[in-house]
Amino acid sequence: MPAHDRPDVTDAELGVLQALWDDGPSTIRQLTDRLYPSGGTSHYATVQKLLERLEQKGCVARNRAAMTHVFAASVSREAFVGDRVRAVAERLCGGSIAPVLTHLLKTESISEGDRKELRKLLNTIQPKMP
Amino acid sequence: MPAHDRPDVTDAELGVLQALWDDGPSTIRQLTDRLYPSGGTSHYATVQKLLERLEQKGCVARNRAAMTHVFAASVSREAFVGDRVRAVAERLCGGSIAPVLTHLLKTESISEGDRKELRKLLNTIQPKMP
DNA sequence: CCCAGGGTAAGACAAACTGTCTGAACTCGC
DNA sequence: GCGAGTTCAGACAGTTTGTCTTACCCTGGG
Repeated sequence: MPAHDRPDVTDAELGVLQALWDDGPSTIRQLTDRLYPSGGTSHYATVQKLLERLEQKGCVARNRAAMTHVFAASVSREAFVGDRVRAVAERLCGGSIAPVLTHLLKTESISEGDRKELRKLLNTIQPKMP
Repeated sequence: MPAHDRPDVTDAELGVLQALWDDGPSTIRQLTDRLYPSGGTSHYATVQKLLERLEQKGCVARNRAAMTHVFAASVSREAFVGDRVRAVAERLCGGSIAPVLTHLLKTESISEGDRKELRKLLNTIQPKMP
């Protein structure tokens, strides 16, 4: 299953994506006002270019119906973070992420509630991969 | 604990790091022979430059005792992967990695043995952070 | 009608990054 | 002292990244 052919995004692109996650579908104008308050025409163009690149990367969908296009994130925050973490694990240790999980559990402090949740997930039967 | 001030590494740098992880401390010559078999003087210089950058990034330690320096990874594979995953989670969702763990557990298939290990880790009392 | 204000599209641009490569100086054993 | 092997310093082209400019296209109000 081709899950993570979605490339990484740059810092500025991430800013736009975060804004879309927070505010929902928006126009360039709305995004510009949020990301560059008191920003001029050039910042508007910057956001425009960032959205164009995000669209090519498959992270943003553009609705061309109206004259003024409306942009929306085409991937949820959680899925994106998950894919990105998986990509890092893939690149660095060849896909076996169990050691990574172990390391994270050892070094991160996790609340009791979250631990409970994780325990529950671990106890569910894992669907077999073909 | 200033854990993750270690920056990311590029693809070529990662190749060198992997070689160091696999083979242990090595000289430039050994690394060049491994990474660029039948490589000439220029590849030697390439490895040299990559090691220099890795040293600056704090990923590689150089032993200058002998005339021919010996290089070693200054971070274990597991710690590096962990730090990198943590950095990604930090950048993308502000440090709370529990949702990431949840997502990974949900979407990745993990062997029963590994699940057992993770369960055990989850059951140990978490040391309180100051 | 026309034209001003907002929108899109296309691309130029400098700065930084990446991988590669060149040249000079330096050290050792013979 | 020579030559092979090493370190050091930096040049270099190709790509990426964030910014910005320009030209063009709609649409609504006078």
